[in-house]
Amino acid sequence: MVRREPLNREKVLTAALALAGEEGLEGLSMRRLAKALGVEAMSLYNHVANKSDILDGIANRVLAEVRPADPALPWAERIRVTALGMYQALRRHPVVPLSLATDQANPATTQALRPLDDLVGALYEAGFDDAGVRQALGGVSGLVFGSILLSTAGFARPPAPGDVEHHEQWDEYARRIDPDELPHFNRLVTGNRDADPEEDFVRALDILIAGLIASTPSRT
Amino acid sequence: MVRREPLNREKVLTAALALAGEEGLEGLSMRRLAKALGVEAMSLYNHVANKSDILDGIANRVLAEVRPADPALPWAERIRVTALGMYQALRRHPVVPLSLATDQANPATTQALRPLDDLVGALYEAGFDDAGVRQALGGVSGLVFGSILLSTAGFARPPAPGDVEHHEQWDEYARRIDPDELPHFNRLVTGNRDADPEEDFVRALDILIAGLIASTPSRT
DNA sequence: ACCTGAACACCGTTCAAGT
DNA sequence: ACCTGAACACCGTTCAAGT
Repeated sequence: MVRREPLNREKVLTAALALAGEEGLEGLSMRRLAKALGVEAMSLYNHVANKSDILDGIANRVLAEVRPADPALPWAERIRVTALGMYQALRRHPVVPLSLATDQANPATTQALRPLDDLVGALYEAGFDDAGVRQALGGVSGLVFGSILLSTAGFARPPAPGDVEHHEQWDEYARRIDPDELPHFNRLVTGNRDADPEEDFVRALDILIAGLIASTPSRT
Repeated sequence: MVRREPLNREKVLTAALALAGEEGLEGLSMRRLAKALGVEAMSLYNHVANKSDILDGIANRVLAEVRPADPALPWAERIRVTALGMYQALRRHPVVPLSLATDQANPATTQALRPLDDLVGALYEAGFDDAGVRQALGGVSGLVFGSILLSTAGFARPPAPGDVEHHEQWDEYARRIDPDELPHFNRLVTGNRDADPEEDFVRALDILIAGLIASTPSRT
């Protein structure tokens, strides 16, 4: 119970990541975070500027986990590896895509932008011009973030295996859907029990990359 | 100032959509919404169950705006039209993708799911099996939502033309980026001024659809 | 049937005061 | 240098009371 060392920024961020992992973004409040650290809420402001600073710090840490792809790989493979690395890191910590999407975090650091730099480098190497790179980057990053955000939320996505909450939600969909009004969706929902979100993401990513290869300007 | 007719659900939803359009999701509070309607916050509960009910109603209305694609069109074209329709409707009302991503809305109505049903129908027609449809649907819907959420937020996306806020943010990126550490990203940021988010989305969508066509099981 | 005021349990953040 | 208590301006929602 006795605190020898004082708090510091890193400890705050670690506790924030843990709390967000348990309670989600809406459960991550300055007051609850302080309580988890055995301190009053106002003490946190000695180590971070405000809540956005915490979310920036978290996003930064998580994006820094993404291992850079081997530069010797062909560009399409580098995109695959980097996008998957982003997906995995962000999916381990869904607070991050959520706080980025809601504009509560905005980590403009080298570490955080490194994975994007890798994607951009691969796309330039593929032969796209500035506009093409911007569009293709929007496609890849949009797919990564959209897949995570939709699979974290309940809308329009199959459940993860063992994820009871999502499973129930999917079942409720199946119950509420009028098969006459939504015949195809009904077929999909009844025919799809356990699915692995990451496997589904990789499949969608491979489809996008196949399209990128087909759109490469330099191909004959 | 004198209110003749009493409030009703539709009026509440209309006002909520307008308020969210002006102030964003974080500006849409029960108290502010009530004030905009010239009423006390607690009156709203006579017409909607709670805030989630409002967000469901909003999402429902906006998704119902998506016009169904002509069933006579080839499957790839139907996907293109429907996905673009979703993008346009959701982009006019960014509260909707935001409240879906944060799980505050969950509209499981026929109207809201109709566009997804169209996508699923087109994918079955293309020849995908259940898993393939689920994966391809995840790709298309992930791209739609991710593109909107990233373009609405400031992270990793070029600014819309005339969108001062984003423009400034992009400029700040350009200022803060270390060209030696993020050479490719730096090249992209300095070489990209005005871009149209919708045009970029369509381009990314076409790339994904090209990949879908190439992945179709029934092709020779 | 519809609206309201007071209240409860929360937020992020500031500021003056403590050690 | 770090922590705290009280306060301010907010939230969503409940409940009893008004018309």
